[in-house]
Amino acid sequence: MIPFDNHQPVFRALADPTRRAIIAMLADGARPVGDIAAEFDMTRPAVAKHLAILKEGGVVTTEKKGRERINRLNPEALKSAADWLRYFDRFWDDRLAKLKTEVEKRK
Amino acid sequence: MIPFDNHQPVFRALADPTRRAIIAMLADGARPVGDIAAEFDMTRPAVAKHLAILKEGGVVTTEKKGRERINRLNPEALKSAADWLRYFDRFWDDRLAKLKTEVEKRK
DNA sequence: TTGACATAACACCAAAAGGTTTCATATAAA
DNA sequence: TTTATATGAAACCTTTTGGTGTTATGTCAA
Repeated sequence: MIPFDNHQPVFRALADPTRRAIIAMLADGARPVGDIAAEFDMTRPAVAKHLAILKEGGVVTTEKKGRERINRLNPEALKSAADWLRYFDRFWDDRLAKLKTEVEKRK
Repeated sequence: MIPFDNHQPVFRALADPTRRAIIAMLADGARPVGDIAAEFDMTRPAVAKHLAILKEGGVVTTEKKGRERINRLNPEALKSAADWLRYFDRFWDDRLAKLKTEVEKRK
């Protein structure tokens, strides 16, 4: 089965180191934007933009709470990326794949 | 354990849909650049650039064979990205567990 | 040896990404 | 009500990204 690619938003979300750091950070608990931004050497609007991209990928959800917006990790979205990668698990230790490559080489 | 991030090259490699398609393609066997490029609606130099980025991520290796360069998938590199993601599987499972307990309580 | 072929290696361009500053708005607190 | 706080949103800038076309080089084949 060929892994069909509707994963652009989540892989895009994962492509930036700041966003991966935010993901790791939110794994310890949901936090508002300003709180997250305080941990990085960049302005709050910059972090807000990263959060917007994480939301597009479904990796983060936001809940309005008073004047704050609580950002919460949604691990299910990461699972979809992990599933795409998991398709290639079979090649990590698959003799058949190696054989295929050998045959291809000989052409 | 916090997942330390030395994964930029591989996540960058995964960020583009063309590159993910190339990965899926090479899972069926190693192929030269021109051969790969023929499957896409873009020029060969463009595909060659994508391959260069895949190589930087360690996802693809190249072997010179006559006037061809055979590009081969290196699934181990994908494993490192999958491992980073797998760290968060735990939270997905935890949430499921919590939900289950909630449902149990309500019975 | 000459010509065709597979690829690398530019130089170049438009659009997207990642950042900034500034301003507006909603809520909390005095 | 007035003031401070948390955020969103817009305008703007620079670098990176993803593409192009062109040229150069090494290898196979007639």
